[in-house]
Amino acid sequence: MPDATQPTSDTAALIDALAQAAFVTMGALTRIAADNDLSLTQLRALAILRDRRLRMTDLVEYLGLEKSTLTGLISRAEARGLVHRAPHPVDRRATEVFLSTHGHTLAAALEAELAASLAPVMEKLDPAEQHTLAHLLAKAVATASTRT
Amino acid sequence: MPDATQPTSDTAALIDALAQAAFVTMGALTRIAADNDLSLTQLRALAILRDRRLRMTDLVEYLGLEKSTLTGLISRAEARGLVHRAPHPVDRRATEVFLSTHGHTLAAALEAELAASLAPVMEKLDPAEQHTLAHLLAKAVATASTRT
DNA sequence: CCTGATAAGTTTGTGATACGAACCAATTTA
DNA sequence: TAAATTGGTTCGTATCACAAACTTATCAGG
Repeated sequence: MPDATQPTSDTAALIDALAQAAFVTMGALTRIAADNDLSLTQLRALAILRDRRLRMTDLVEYLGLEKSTLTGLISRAEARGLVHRAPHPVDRRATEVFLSTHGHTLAAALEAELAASLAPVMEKLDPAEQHTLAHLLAKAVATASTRT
Repeated sequence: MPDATQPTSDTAALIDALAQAAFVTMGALTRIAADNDLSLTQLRALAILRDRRLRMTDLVEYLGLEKSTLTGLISRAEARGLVHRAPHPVDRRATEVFLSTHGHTLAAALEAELAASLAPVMEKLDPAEQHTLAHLLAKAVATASTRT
């Protein structure tokens, strides 16, 4: 609100489009999660941990949750054999979390389900457009820190 | 995932990019929701209803939830004055849901917060790229039926 | 070295989510 | 018009998510 109109109206349109896309994706993900006896949040955690090994605090940042919430979430996931906890090599206060073999397997299956679910959406774009879209999304999201 | 499924392998990359973008957006949305004393799901419902008047069943489809879950969700939102319920004009079994004035106001505020939160992400693309991305996302998501 | 001040995680308690199963009422099918 | 089917709600149970209080560690400053 301090600086107005700075974001070209294109930015507003982009935010809206991105939100719409995210909402559609969330709908699909919510269904997929439920089908696999997971909550959307748990699915998100698995996806995020798929190519990362994070400290609890960092995962909290990715998910947008409170620390206390994550404790229970990870405890349940660990009890189900989806993730492991390990003490941080340097900071003895910290705990690192990462996927188990089982977790990786499940994550891969979930991705396949998502791909199947979003196929009808993707088909609306020709190969060239798909390529461009993937490129732009990747560029925008690369190490994106949204913070507050 | 080197091998291609049915479509081009670009599709896999696109699914991944879209998922990444959705995860980043969800992180921001989760924080925004919590800051406004809403759950992510409730925020999603508000956003979806912003430009639509839907029957419970249709909203269930958008959100990817079970009907019984939505009943409670909408009841609480209604109790807070965010949405209204009204009998469907034709089908007497059905109930339509739509935002109240208060709900619209809140939804607008939430969008502003999202825009602020995603600004750093958007800034990684130049205006032309932003325009292209918005266009492609809009095209892909237009009346998207993800279904299972 | 100590002594706060901070940071990382966990525990606890409470309300909100989300599912499935059972149920009622209205609509559709046969 | 009887038999499905559909649209929503209610109920019971497990998970989710927050805030507040607490335990260890790490980090400053003197």
